[in-house]
Amino acid sequence: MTDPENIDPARIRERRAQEELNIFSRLPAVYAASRVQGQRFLQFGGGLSIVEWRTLWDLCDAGPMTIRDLAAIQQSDHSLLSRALPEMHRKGYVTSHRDDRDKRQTIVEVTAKGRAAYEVAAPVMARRRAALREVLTEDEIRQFLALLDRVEAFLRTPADDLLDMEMAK
Amino acid sequence: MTDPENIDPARIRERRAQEELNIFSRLPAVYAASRVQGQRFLQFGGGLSIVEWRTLWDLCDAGPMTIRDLAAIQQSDHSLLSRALPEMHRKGYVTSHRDDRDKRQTIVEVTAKGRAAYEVAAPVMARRRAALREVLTEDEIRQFLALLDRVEAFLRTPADDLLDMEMAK
DNA sequence: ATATAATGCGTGACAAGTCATATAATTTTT
DNA sequence: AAAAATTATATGACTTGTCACGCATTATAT
Repeated sequence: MTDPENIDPARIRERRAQEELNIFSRLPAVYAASRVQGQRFLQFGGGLSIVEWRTLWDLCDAGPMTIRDLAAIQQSDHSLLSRALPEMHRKGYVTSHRDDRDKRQTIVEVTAKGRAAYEVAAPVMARRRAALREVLTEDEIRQFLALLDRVEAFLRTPADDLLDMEMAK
Repeated sequence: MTDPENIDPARIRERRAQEELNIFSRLPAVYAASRVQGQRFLQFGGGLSIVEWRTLWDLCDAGPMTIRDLAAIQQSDHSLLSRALPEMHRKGYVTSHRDDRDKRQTIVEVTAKGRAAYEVAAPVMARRRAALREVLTEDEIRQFLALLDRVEAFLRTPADDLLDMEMAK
């Protein structure tokens, strides 16, 4: 620590530009933007949380199912649902009961009130998807999804495997 | 609520398949996978947290800067850094001091110890990026980034604007 | 010159994720 | 049939991210 180096705006700008080309740096920001926008839309659609919206959508669309099914569809940890469901229950959006055949499972069902909440949010969220299709063509969306599949496959490869692979060369 | 509807595995599978084509549903899972993989790599690279890694990388690469600069590069809220920096300070990775010319700003600088931690993590993280380039060609990465730019631009459009736009048609 | 606005940062409160671990119920082994 | 493994869920602890608000400090207007 001799002379405190000075701030160099040009280097900082350069670093910023570089990070914009780094997929790993972009994903957090893109996801955060998506989450915030989703929350805003949901505000207009009755004030559901994201987890609540996803859950009502799944239940209204595919009928009753277990917590595990919900987590699988939402590609998220079941604990998110374990925590969200009591509140949804309290709000009267869902009912749940233990499965008779397999008493480990909890079967979740949407109520009339839950379906009503879904029906307020659904058109707003549908407009969101429609708006995206005005910005990206069907084909571009397909392209994006195809690349996303491959990026996701990479991201789900365990770190050890990737490091070993590199070492082996 | 007459007869409790039964679970229909086919409908659930269908719902799942449908959600795989929904960009808004995919992003959380893809980002989560990225975060977890990043954390695993960092475990191999000395045990930094993601925020710590990003911050050390920025400082080592572009020299001292303010908290605001760091947040801008990382495209995240300054509060994340406000919270992470005291711990990094305690660990001896960074020093910080108020700017003399503008006493609102805090200038953050990396220490020798911080640079050492960076140098342990950097090759591991470089291998991660190299591994991605083995799965996606340069051109595919460019394509993905180009689409990501447009998706992000969409996601940053305020919900009101998008809803108004739809109404106006 | 002084009131007003904007900026930088810290902090509290929250959402959405993860993982690890515990418990009860079911399956599989032996 | 009893022991061992697996599965479904709940829960605690943690990280990454957001927003809103308050307090200094700086910049802008009148």
